[in-house]
Amino acid sequence: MKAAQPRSTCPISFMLDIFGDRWTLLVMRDLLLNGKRSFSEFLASDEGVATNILTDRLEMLVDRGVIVKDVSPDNKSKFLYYPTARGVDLIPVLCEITLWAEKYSPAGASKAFTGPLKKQRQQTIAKLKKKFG
Amino acid sequence: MKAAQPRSTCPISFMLDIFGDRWTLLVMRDLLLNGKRSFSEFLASDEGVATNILTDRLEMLVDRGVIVKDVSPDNKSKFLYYPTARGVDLIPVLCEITLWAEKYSPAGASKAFTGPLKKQRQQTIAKLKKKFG
DNA sequence: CCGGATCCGTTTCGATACTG
DNA sequence: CAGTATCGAAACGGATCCGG
Repeated sequence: MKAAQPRSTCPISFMLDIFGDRWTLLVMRDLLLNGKRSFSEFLASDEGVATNILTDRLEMLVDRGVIVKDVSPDNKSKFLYYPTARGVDLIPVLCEITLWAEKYSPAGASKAFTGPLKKQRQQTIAKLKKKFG
Repeated sequence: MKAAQPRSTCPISFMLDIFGDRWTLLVMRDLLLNGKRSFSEFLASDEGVATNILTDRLEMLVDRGVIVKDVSPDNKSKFLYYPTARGVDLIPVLCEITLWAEKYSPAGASKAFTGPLKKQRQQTIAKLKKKFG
């Protein structure tokens, strides 16, 4: 399957591919907030993405310059994905989404993460970003 | 058409209905940042949503308690949509998304909006929220 | 006019099974 | 481990119709 193409010519179509798609959003969450790196790690998330969908979204994100794909240093048939600078810049967005979800989701969210974020927003985001420096 | 149901049982499925759907996100952008209120205004956006899709998403957002639907004071056969408290709380998220889009989208974004936002983030968000107080 | 509802052809998604 | 192939299900868009 080919990577999804933008479905609109408006200036923000670029953005809708990421924030207007469930699976893309989950991949970025796992990559940026949960420290996941490999295909199998993304696949293991509770939301249960299908393999072809995951392949498609990763390809699209590479295409958009949001992540890069590298061969694992210790296993030649394993790939690792890393955020680019524009990928790292999504961290504040994901943090805001998480805070909103924690506030209103009936099931709540991980207080271990949102606790520090609420108290020291800028510092917590900076710390997250630093991981990818 | 019935309103879309959550496609996952994870605690954040609630959030994915909004940030994981292209049309929902566009409706909230128009409602919160562009001051749109009515069906026909949402329909007129550049992205070109179909009437049945718009109906479905508005219904879903009402269902989730993110917006409310009211009869227009000056036209009994016209409806207006307003954000609830949890809808207003999406403003920071949309602002972050917009800032990111402006930074990286090839076509850029409206400087009139992102200019003040970059310089005085909290104040600009507070001002936007105040509109719905 | 406004806000939908409904039908329908087409596209896209996504779960599963299978493969390099 | 990291994907492809297949195929049924769902979403989409467009047009059209309807009630107020």
